[in-house]
Amino acid sequence: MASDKNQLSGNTAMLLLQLLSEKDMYGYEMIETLQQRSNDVFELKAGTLYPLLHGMEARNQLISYEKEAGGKVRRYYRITTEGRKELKQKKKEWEIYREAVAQVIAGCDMGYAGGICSWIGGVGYGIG
Amino acid sequence: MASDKNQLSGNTAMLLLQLLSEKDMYGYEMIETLQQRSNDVFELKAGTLYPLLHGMEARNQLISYEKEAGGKVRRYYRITTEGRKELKQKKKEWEIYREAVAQVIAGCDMGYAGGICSWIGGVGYGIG
DNA sequence: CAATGATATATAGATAATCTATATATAAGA
DNA sequence: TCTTATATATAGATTATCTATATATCATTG
Repeated sequence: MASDKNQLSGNTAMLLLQLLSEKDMYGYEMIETLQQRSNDVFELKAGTLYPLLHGMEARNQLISYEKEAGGKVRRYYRITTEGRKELKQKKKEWEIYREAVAQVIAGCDMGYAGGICSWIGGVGYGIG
Repeated sequence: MASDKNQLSGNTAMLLLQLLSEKDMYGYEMIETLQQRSNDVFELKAGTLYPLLHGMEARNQLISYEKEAGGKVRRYYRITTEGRKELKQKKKEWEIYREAVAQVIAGCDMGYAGGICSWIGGVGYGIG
């Protein structure tokens, strides 16, 4: 059975870039921030995050540096100009996708037949 | 390079169930309808669609039947009660996901510092 | 009439994103 | 001391979608 739990479905990079566009963060902090801001919808796994960060760094969207905080050395990430460009692009794509889904779902659910719907009725009977 | 073109990112089943909740359709018709309704954002590939339909039929979310139309035999799909239940669930999950992304993106973009944002400033400088 | 492109369905294999599992290390708390 | 939380990392499995390929009919066009 497909668990359906926790799919970040392709937008993880955008969300991370968004966080880093606000302030420098270390990995674990990103996981927690995403979880908090999304009311526990996003539970990004460490095994997903770190390879992603490494890839983004390799593509010059981020740089990283070590910093000690509370006796513990943490690896902080900072977004680059390239990363901000990428974020802007990803946000645009997300809007387009979101709108497209809305268009499909709006479909013919409204109480009249018109607009993109050229047929009349058709909703109702189920079999199963 | 990741083409970034055409990712339906996990919601294809929901979109197909939505279409079929409005009227019975054959496969190719679903591809065209999705493309039209989404203004060319969704270009679902046949190689993605048919295995998906077969799986949904196996899970009793759809039934299929052959029908001749214009001298051509087409395989039509009809949503079942189970399928409508699944659609309702998927729509709910989509809303939750969409909201969560909005929460993260809203972040601290607004012109004031408050709400979920406890820090001041932080947006601006890039490196790269 | 033959070639081409659109329609229509189908399967196999490749690719990409995420997850699980595992490993390591430090700090805090019981 | 043992356990849990913090913190980073990699390998391998899973899942979704894509590309490529196959087949067949119909419409168009040269």
